[in-house]
Amino acid sequence: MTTTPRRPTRQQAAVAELLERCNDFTSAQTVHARLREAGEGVGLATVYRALQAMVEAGTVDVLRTDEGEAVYRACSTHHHHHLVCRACGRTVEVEGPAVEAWTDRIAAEHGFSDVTHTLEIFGTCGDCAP
Amino acid sequence: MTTTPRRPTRQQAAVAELLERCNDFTSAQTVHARLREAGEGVGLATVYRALQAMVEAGTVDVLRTDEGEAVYRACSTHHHHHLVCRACGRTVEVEGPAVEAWTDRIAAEHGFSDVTHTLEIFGTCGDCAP
DNA sequence: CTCGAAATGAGAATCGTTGTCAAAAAGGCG
DNA sequence: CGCCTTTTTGACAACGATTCTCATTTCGAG
Repeated sequence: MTTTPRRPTRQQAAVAELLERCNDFTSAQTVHARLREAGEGVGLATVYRALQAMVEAGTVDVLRTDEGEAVYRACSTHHHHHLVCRACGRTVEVEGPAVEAWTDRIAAEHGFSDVTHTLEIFGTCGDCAP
Repeated sequence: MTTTPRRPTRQQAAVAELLERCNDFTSAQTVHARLREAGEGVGLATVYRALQAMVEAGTVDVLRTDEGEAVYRACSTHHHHHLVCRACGRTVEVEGPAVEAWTDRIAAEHGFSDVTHTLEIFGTCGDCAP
């Protein structure tokens, strides 16, 4: 991996800490707004840059909402998927070795190589259920 | 399901036909450009509206590229997933009853209900491999 | 054919995201 | 500690995809 390291700054730390504290997937815009409220002034462009860098470093996961907005979350670094409450946003990291194996097998059967996949599960969590 | 039916028009037919003929996931912008080239003048807004309607009707699948662009494809109506070549875009519909069961079980274990999921597999197909 | 409702198209508006560039801050060094 | 080079920052412009607006056109039931 040729991941060029970044020079540490107050702004990057602020973004990182906010993500650590907030366990839900959060948009760049929201991160920016929260930091502003907290008095931690950070430019919007800088928030985007910090998030990108963290994604490249593998310390943050990204996914896209149905509306196409990118949302970020501090995550463990090994391969995993997410179970997300569509009401409150609570997120659980889950693993599924069987699924990993299945995707690889299916891909191989069709002659595909260099396989990756995306898998997210959405539902209503116990606290939000009626 | 309260899917209000649409009034049939030349433009909608043109969009639908183009998607049928092209087996790959295609962006609204591309659909618009192709129709224009083919002399089938259709407004961009109309292309978006037609695609949305087809998605709601379940005759077209939509997913987001890494860049956040929505791409559409005419698909069978039953639940399935996609194996997509990241080089040429060739797409295969795949089914995985085991995966469906797994996602439901995992979600239930965590107290989640009303579960859905997204799963896409990416790889390099035989024709595009080195 | 006539009429009202629904669909279209051109362009403006919106929204998330990225690019620009001068000013500010970090690290190494004497 | 100051100096210098390099990187990062921030305000704002630019951008691309998508949606909205609204006058005009088309559909199809009567």
